[in-house]
Amino acid sequence: MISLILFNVEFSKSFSSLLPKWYNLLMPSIKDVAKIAGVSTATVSRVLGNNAKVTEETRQRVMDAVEHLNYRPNLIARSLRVQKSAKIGLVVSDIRNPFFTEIGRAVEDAAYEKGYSVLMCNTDENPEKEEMYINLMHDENVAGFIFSPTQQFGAKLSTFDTSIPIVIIDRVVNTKQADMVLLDNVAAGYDLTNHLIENGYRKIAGLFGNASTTAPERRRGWLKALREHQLKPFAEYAIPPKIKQGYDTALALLNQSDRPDAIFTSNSLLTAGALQAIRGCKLKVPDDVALVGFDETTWGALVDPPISLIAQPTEEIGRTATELLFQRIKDPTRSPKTVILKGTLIARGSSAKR
Amino acid sequence: MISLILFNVEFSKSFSSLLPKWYNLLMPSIKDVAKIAGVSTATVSRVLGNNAKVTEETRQRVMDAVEHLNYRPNLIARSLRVQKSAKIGLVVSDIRNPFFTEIGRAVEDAAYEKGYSVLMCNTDENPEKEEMYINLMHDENVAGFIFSPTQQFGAKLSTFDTSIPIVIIDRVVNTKQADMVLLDNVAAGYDLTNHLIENGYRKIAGLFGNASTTAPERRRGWLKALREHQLKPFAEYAIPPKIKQGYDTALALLNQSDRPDAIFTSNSLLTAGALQAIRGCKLKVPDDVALVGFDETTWGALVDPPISLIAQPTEEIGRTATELLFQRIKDPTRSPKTVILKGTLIARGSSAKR
DNA sequence: AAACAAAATGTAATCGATTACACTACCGCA
DNA sequence: TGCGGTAGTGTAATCGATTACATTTTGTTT
Repeated sequence: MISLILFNVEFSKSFSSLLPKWYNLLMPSIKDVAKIAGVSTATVSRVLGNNAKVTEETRQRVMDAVEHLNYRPNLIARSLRVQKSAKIGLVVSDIRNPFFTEIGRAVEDAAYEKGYSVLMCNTDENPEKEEMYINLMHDENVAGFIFSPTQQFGAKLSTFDTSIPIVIIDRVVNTKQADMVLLDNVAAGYDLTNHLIENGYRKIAGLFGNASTTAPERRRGWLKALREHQLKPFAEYAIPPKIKQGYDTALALLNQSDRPDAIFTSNSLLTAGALQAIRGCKLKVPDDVALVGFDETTWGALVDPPISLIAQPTEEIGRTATELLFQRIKDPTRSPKTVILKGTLIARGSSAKR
Repeated sequence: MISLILFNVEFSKSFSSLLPKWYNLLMPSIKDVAKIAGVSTATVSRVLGNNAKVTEETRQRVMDAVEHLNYRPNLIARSLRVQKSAKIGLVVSDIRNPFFTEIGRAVEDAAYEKGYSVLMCNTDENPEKEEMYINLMHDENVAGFIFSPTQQFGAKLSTFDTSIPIVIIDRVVNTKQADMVLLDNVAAGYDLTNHLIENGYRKIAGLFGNASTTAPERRRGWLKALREHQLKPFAEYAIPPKIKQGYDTALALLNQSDRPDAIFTSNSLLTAGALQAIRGCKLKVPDDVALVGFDETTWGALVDPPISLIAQPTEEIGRTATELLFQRIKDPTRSPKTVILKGTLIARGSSAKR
């Protein structure tokens, strides 16, 4: 540290007084390295960019200088020059949704392995925020980003600039420009509903999110299974995918004189809300009402009875998305891929045979 | 879109063939705006930087050009010039820890309001990753960052470069360089333990994380309460703060011939693990063994019986940290503040009076 | 109308890297 | 010896903004 400060007197940089003086009284630049090593900045860059022809001897001199100065290349400057950065974006509705929490972590891990960092953005299913963040992705020169758009935004996504690689996750978007990683939601909804029916439930209500395309698809599977068994939907709601709304809606549902014998929820926040409501009504799961949903969470297996659900391979979704993104960053012309993964039915107590 | 493309023919930018051609065939620069508006780049900058003296008439001409070209200033270039960016970092151990999930969201919200974006980093309590990410904070020219360091790293933090504003959260660090936002952990541990004792529990085991400084402090409070009631710790473990370790340790604990009548856990991951173990042993909460912990989670209130815990004001912690950070960004010389917040005891079924 | 101050705008340096292009030095081969 | 080729290195333009300083325009006062 001390030696670094002493070195500063040699720095070529003029300390423009307009810059806050606390800022980088340190931070040697490539020029300083060049000076110390007795070479040109081009050579330093070549050594560090590991692409090029340099004598072993100069390489060593440069590396010594680098070490001596504790030099680190300025990513901003590099990014400005090459019009790219080692950053990817992750734009999702809410990182607190356990599904996205897991995705976020998987993406960060995969990015880390490639030396990339992750810009995290929560859109709250708000198209305005979505637009703002897409613009930010541009402005930050991200190499690409992973995006889970609302229905409304997805529709107009194709009218946006396509110069940045995008991978869409979780939700279908009608564009041929981007890769996608999706769950087979219709099948998942179908399987989950069939499971309920097989276990003797007949009056099945549905709580569906109204923001993404996943809910309608899961609903399609739900309807299909019901129809195949000559059952009618007992009731259904399209509501904001939040615990609060799940609670309110389920509460109203359960306070009717004619109650459903099972509640199908299209995501884990609604599941949590519904469970709160069931508890609030002092009803028993599954005797009074069964409950099923999506996404494995910390609590899904811990509540009593544990919740039956379709688990999504979150780790795999995150990884796949990141890998597709890197593929596309490498080769932006390769034709878009859609990867569809299968969910896993985890049957537990909340939907036990009646 | 079409008009934008047509405009490209006017761009002053020479399209260096070395850049991938798919990249920014669009993206007008400040020069293009200046040309269209018939002014110099300085004037454009002045209009957009809203700091300066410009005629209303020129302002309008520039704004028209901006709109016409769909111009957005290049943040990278700006960042290079002013040696700062509208980005802050968030460096925590694992975003999947519900505490940090909430913090992350609160920070992102607070940053968003100020027009900042958030770089998210997971360190996994790994000092090497921590160091790497601190360096990244430099390299990305973040305006500052919020950091929850491991014990080991916290110790040497003060030897690091102090040119970037830092706010430490959740964990104590022995430095006078940074602001901190902390919970009164000793009091929290004390209160939680007292609550157990008051409700009739005597053989209280402790499961503590071994990565951060919070666990030892909560343990201090635990010990203090025990001592005041002439109780001895029934057993205690310092383990990695993960569900798996919580499960394993609790399982071993419960399989002993002499079981504790209560388990005190120092964070929600350990709580979840312990609960799994209790379930695995087919024991009843709280009749066979009580369970208490930290951090309100989605599931804490949903399991049966619901978990008694100390809730941290996560929203407030995140907000306060971000605000302190912005204060320090504005005035890097102001002397560091430490904000200590109180947790709230939420007594529920898992520690009911016996 | 002249003189000067104040306001508006332009010119060009700068931030820190990358890289096309130019140049030198040296080698091998005719 | 002379010539072409190649490997190693340096020079300088460039990325897109900001801003000190220079210059021009405008307005005010006598």
